[in-house]
Amino acid sequence: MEMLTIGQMAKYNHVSEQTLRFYDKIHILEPDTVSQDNGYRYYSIKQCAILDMIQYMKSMGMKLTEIRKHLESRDPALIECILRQKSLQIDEEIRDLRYQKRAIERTLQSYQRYNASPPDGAIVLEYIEERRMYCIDAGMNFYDYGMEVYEEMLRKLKQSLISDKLPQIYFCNAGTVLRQKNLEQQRLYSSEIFVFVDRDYVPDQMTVSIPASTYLCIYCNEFEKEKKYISHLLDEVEEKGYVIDGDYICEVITEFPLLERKERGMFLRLQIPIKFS
Amino acid sequence: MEMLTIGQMAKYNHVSEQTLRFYDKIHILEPDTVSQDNGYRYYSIKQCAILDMIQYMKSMGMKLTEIRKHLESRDPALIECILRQKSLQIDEEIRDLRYQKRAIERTLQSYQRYNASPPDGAIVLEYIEERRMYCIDAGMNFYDYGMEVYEEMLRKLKQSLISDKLPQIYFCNAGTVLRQKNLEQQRLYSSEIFVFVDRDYVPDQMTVSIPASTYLCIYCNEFEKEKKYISHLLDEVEEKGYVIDGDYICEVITEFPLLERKERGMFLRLQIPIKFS
DNA sequence: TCTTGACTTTATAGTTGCTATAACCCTTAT
DNA sequence: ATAAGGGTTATAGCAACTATAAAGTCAAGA
Repeated sequence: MEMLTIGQMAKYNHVSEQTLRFYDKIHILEPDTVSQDNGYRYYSIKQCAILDMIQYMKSMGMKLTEIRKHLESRDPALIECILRQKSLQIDEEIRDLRYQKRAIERTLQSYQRYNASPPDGAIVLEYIEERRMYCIDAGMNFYDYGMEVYEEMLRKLKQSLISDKLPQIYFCNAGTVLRQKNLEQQRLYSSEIFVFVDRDYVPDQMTVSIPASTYLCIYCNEFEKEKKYISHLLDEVEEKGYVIDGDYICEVITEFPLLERKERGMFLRLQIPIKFS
Repeated sequence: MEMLTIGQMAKYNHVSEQTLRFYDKIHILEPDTVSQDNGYRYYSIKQCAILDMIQYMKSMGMKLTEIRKHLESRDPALIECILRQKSLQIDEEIRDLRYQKRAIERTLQSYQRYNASPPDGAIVLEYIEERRMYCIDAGMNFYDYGMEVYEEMLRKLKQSLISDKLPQIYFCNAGTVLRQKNLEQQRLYSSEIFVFVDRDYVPDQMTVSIPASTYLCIYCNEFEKEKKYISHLLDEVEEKGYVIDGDYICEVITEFPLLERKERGMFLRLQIPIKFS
C-alpha cells in the first residue's frame, strides 16, 4: 500500500500542509498511520477520496463541523435534508448579494447625478420617470424643529424598514413629502418620510407610486436652505404661470458623512410636479 | 444637544452595545463625549448618520478597515473606484453561489437516482439525453492496475480542472471512457477520465458532447465488479442482436466515503450505447 | 438611606478556517 | 561539517463580532 507524506498529500490535492494538520487536529481527516518514532503523518492514497468529499462539501458552503458530522453520521437521508436547507440558504445569499449590487449601483448613480447637477440655487425643469416610494408617517412635523427631529424620523423609518424585512440598503437617499394642499397654502407641514425603492425588490403593496411628470426643481447643498428654496420655487411657479400637479418632494441625492464627520452632509433636490396650462 | 447612552444608541440603531464598543475601540465611530468620572460613553444623535453610513457600506460588503479609510479619506473619486471593484467582486460571488447551488442539485439528483436505481447486476435499457463531458487523457491504462491508478488519474483530472479554472464542484461523478473499437475487441484499455459538466457553466470548447442514445446499462455497487459486468453487457448485446453505437462509459453515480471512511464507496452505471440494427 | 434592578465599565476568551511564524528534529547530499 | 529540504509542535493572527465575568454606577421605591 502506497503511503504519502504530508507534503505529497498536500501537493496531490492542492491544499496546504497546514490545512492537513488542521484537519487532523479537528479529527475530520486523520492520517492513516503516524510513525511511532518521528511522529510523521502518513496518508493512504485512498484517503484522497475523503479529502475530495470534504472539498466538495465545502464548495457547497458547509462548515467543517457540519462536514465532520456527515462523515460520521453516514445517514444519506439526513444529508439530503441538510442539502435542501443549504440550497434555500444559498438562494438567500444570492438575493442579499443582488441587493448589495443594487445598492452600489444606486450610490454610483447618485455620485454621477451629483457631479452633473446644476449649481446650488439654480432652478430647472426636469422630466422624471415614475418612481416608487416606501413611505411612513412619523407623527411629528419635520419643519417645526431642526435636524434632531429629522434624525428621530429617520430612526422610525429604519425601524419600519427592519420590521418589514426590507434590506437596509434602502436606508439612504431618504426624503420627505409635503402634500400639495399644504404646499399651495404655504403651510410647511410634513410628517411623512420615505425612501425610494426598486419595484423588483420590494412588494408593490408596501410601496406607493409617484407618477412620472415634469418637475420644477431646485438643487440645495444645505439642509437649512430648504425653506427659503421652497419659496423660490413657488415664486417661479407663479411667475411662469405653471400649475402645481402633485405633492412636493425633498429628495436627498447623496450624503457625505465623509466630509464632515460630525453630522450629515447633504445634497438635496427639491421638486414640485407641474403642468403647463 | 441631546445625548444618548450606549444602550439607547444601540436600540436606536439596532446594533448591539458590544458592537458600539468595538467600533469605538477600532476608532471607526467614537462617542461624542466620554464622561470623566464614570467613563460612560455618550453619543450625539447626529452620530447616527455615521453609523448609517457604516452599515450602508457594510451592506455593500466592505470591511470595517476599508470603511474607516473612506470615512477618513473623504475622496469621492476613490470611493467611486472602489465601488466599481466591489460590484465586479459581487458578480463573482454570485457566480460562485450559483455553482454551489448547482452542485447541491446534482448531489440531490444523484441520491434520487441512487434510490430509484435497479439493483446491482440488473441489465436494463435506458434512453439517456445528450450530455457534456470534460475529458482528459491521463496517459495510463486504468484497467491495468487497481484503485491506485484510478486515484492517480483522478489527481490529474483535478489538476486539469483547476488549471482550467473550473469549479471543484464538478469533481464528483467522475467516470471513464472505453472507446468503441477497444470495447468491440474486448480490449480493456482506457486512459481517458472525465466529469460531466453543465453546458451553461463551462465553455463549449472545453467539453465534448455525448449524443443522446439508448444505452444498455448495468448497475454496479463495487469497483471490482466492473470487468465482469462489462462481459455481461457484451453477452447481452450479442444475445439480443443489438449494435454497439459508440463508446462505453463507466459513470460514477454517487460516492459514499460516508459509509466506509477508508476508501471510496461507489455506485456505478456502466453503459453501452446501442441501436437496434 | 438603603436596596434593588437596570445599566455601565473593562478585560478576556471564543467563533471559523485557516495562514504565518518560530523553534526544533531528521535525513541526505555535497 | 553543513546546507537543503523535508517533517514536528506550539503560538499568534485574521474579521467582526458574541459571550462571559467581575466590578462600578444610576434611578427609583420602601
